[in-house]
Amino acid sequence: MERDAVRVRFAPSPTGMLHLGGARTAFFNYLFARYHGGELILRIEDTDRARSSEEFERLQLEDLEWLGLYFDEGPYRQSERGGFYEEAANNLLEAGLAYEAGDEAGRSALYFRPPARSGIFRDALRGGIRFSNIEDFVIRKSDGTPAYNFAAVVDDAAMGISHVIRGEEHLPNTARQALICRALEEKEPEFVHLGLILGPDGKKLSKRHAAESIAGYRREGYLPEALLSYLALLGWSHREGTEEFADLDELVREWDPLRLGASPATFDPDRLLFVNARRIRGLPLGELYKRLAPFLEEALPEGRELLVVEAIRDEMRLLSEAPRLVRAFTRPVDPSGFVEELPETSEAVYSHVAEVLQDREFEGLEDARAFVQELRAWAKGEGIKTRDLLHPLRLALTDQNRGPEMAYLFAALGAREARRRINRAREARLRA
RNA sequence: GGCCCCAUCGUCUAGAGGCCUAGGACAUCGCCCUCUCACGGCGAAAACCGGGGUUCGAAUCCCCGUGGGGUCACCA
Repeated sequence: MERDAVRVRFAPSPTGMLHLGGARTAFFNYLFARYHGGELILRIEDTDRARSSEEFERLQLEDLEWLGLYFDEGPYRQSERGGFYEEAANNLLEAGLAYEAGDEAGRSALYFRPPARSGIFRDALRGGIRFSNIEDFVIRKSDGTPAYNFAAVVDDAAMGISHVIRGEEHLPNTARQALICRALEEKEPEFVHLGLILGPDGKKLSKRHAAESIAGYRREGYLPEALLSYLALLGWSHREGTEEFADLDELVREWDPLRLGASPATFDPDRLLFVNARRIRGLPLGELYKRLAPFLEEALPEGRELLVVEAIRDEMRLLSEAPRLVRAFTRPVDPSGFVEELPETSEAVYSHVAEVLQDREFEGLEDARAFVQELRAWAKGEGIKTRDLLHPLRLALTDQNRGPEMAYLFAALGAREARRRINRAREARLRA
């Protein structure tokens, strides 16, 4: 292994779902590795037997994969690396820096006695950080498993980790880890503590905050690239002020560690939503349709799927909104709800449009637009206001007051179905 | 409370002593576009936490205060 190779790691513990904070840490480690042409290692910190589960590990890996983050090595599991900790513990024991002691409950654990209780370590974003009054602390629990601060240091050393990039909440741990590292006479990694991500309440983002898990965001219809584009700007800024990134590849090209910040950042759901909507609009139609597939509850009109997708694209902020937006094209219209409010001129509108639709078919959106233009010209000649032309048509075609541009309705529904809906509305109106 | 970190519009941030009358983006409000809701375009309102220094000059450097946060487990 080269001496100055950049090797970083993401070290989650499988005791819950992957959260925004964890995802950002994994993400920045990934970007850092790519930036330096180094390696990213995945290490599962599953020493807490009671709280860890393979299911959580599986789910977290799934989320990481969904985000598009991959690892060059691993996963390693601390539960399978007992030998490393044992050896390191023995070294400390022999050096007289560790001792066993029991507590009131009769449990016996191994404690570390730091040769110095104060000192200083370097954080890449903050400079030297002093610490003092570090007391003896447990490095091997009574059940034989290594304590976090110990296992992390032993593994970082064994894995040749050059940079430890993690959340700021670990700053107090770093003092202890630096002490162990020095006692073990290992090379100290460079520490990079990212500013915390705070919830809307100003407190560290945690399980308390709703919909904070990556899996949750996926279910709600966020795109992984939107999550990444948003997350990238939490604690980092682009040198030229770019605020939106198309995908992970672009981020890899544009990201640099020099512009990391140490200040905490408050998570803003509104902005994430905005970014997601932008990314949805930025997707090619075919790709969008593919991403929509798991969310759609019913088939789109055959042969006109992409037209429907294009029609709803601009007002979709989450993929999960698609089923609702698509309804106008897939469900039959019940005119009874709106016939009462139709203007007098509607009969003329309906009969005329039904007639000209008779032997018409739409070649595409532009053709439908031309058709709508013809209707406008006709209405003008009849002295019918544009609003009284298009609104009744919109109701007849979709049963809704709002929706996409009229031409989309004709193009996506097709002349035959459009005519059918218009005739239904017309009949309902005559009956009323 | 001890120790530690942080501090520019409500939010994310630009700003590395003069380019700052503090820039951009989200959100908010207004106008335009428009059959409608969106999208899009234009515009408005909105910040350097306070006090001391250093300097010819400070949002930028230092100190103190204040505020916010993190952490004080045989959890990671």
